[in-house]
Amino acid sequence: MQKQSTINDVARIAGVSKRTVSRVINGSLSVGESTRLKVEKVINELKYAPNAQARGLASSRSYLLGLIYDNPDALYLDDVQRGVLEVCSTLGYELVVHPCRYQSESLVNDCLRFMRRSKLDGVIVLPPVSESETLALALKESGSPYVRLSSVALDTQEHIVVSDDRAAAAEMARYFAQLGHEKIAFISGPQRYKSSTERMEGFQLGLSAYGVKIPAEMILEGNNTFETGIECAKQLLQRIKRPTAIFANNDQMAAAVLKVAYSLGIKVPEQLSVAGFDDNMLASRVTPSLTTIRRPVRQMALLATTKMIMSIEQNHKAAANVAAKVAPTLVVRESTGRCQSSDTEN
Amino acid sequence: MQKQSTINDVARIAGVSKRTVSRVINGSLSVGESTRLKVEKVINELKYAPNAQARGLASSRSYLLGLIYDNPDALYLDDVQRGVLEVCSTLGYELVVHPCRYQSESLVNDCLRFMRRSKLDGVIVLPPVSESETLALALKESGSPYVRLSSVALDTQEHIVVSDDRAAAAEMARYFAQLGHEKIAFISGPQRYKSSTERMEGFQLGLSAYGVKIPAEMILEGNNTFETGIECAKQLLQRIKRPTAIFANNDQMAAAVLKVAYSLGIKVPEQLSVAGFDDNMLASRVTPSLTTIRRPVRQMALLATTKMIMSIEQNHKAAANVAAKVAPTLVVRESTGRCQSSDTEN
DNA sequence: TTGTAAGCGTTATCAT
DNA sequence: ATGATAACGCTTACAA
Repeated sequence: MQKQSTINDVARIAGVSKRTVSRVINGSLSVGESTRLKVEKVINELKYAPNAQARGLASSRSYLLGLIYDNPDALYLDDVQRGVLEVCSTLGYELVVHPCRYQSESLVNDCLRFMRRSKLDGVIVLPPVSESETLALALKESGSPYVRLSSVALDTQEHIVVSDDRAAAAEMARYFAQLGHEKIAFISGPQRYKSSTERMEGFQLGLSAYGVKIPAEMILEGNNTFETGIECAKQLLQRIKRPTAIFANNDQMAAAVLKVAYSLGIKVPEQLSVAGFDDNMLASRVTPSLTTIRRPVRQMALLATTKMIMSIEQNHKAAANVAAKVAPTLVVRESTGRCQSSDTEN
Repeated sequence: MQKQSTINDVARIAGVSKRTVSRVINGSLSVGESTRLKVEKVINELKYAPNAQARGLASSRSYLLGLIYDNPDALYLDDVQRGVLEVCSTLGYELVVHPCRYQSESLVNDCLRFMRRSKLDGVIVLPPVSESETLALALKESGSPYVRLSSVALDTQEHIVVSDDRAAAAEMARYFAQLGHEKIAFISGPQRYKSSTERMEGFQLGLSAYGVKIPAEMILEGNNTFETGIECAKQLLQRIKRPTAIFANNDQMAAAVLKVAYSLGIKVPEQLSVAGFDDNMLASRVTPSLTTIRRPVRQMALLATTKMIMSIEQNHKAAANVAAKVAPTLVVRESTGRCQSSDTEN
């Protein structure tokens, strides 16, 4: 375990000042070609690597990005992480993960402390935490670069990447209507989340274009977990007049519908069409595989990280120019089909 | 965005030297009670928080832990992360995640650079990367605290947390045998991974206790993905003499078996018993739900992190005393049942 | 183009 | 028990 070599070692051996070594490290243009080569040679020989802490202390930069989330969905989180890290690693940043409790009163303080403690250069905030305006405000006031992922354009271009969940849900509505479904149910996510209301409204609007309306009793609220999906599905499917199609706010709950339908002997898609939202791993694993909406999660993460780093590196204009909107797309699989209900009454 | 207050501000206002403030922060015993109170009061008033970088630079500590992994499935990774972070947050550490490529030649250098760059206090290494002895050796030589998660006791107590996959697989074998199965197949993971060979050997050994042997053609190798699971399952189930029970190296592949069985009209568990390994989310979501082995992943993460931090804080003996072995357990669900095959020939 | 000197905010050393 | 003062390894004025 030999001691790490420092900038001083490099300077001494290369016979230049440490300031010059620093310039080489940071790619300054004002370094003579021969000097640069000489220094680089020594750097390689010594396997010198700058100390990030010292660097940070001097320049008030840490090359550390934070990821703030409160998300029960492991698959979503993993997708995001992969996307973020892809950009991070090529640009020399590292990622510090920070789960937190959205509902907690101490959310804002907790997050700010997190940023200060590790002197993060910026944070990426995932839904639903990203919907907290108080947090966003605090971040803005503290001058910390941040980017939010959301289904609504809650912030300026520089600070957000949104997925148009509303339009995607409308597309699902269109698809359902074209399959001839009229008795349609919707299992929503928590109404306090923007993503939930966006999807619900998009779906309703989409249906209304076809003259289809979802009666109140056909709209149930789950909390995006498989378990609540089971509850809602039971309520919906044990009725006399059960729906011929169910759209769930996410794949977890849609998978739950499949499960309940199976236990009730209801055939999918023959007697019941089911669709979810996310297109996570689950969607293709279950039987029948789920028709769903694919969220380009990884792409959002890439965009957010790029935006983030541009902000950090002072290209605010460039940051605002990175695409800020992505469009989820319909993925048709086995769980949906034409409405075959014989009773055409209403 | 007001400037952060520093230790100097605290010292000045409290009317003591910064060394004393430092002592208070670090809970030194040699500080007078009245002095301590005075300083703590100022700290609170100023909302002072020590700068981690400066602290790290001076003490060569970063309060940063690293998590090194290569594409374990998202659910496993998430479980680990939650466990690690649970300990981290209570002990004042942050977690930096670092995916890498196990197969890459630059694995060792990549990981070492990662550690140096961010001056990590220690790293937790997940399988299969944890099985790389060259990496472990490099880590040891560089004097970096590290803890490995594995299915085999590859290292000293201080550096490892193992799950006894072999015993768990043997338990599954016992369960299968007691259900009366004799024509049993196994879909293994990549044989270059210890976890794969452990599970396979455990399963075979367990069966042999009941006089059951798996013929070579009933052992197929997948790579732990759903897709290869599909391939293997097709090969196994389209035979004339197909097995009455299949044990897969993980839940992903077991779910694939379910899918193939369904498409072939083979009833599970009536005509075919299926079991997986992991007990991740998938296991309870699919239909029928999967009998599997529950790996106490979160618990392993907790133990590893505790061990890690004890090592960092110089309690090597204590670190070695943290439990290093956990036992996965059999979880019986709907996908397995008594062997009902009519033909008893071999 | 290159170098000198002064920080950055802590902890460590050694006095007192 | 407390305090000067020197590191820690780097960047940033400011010169030269």
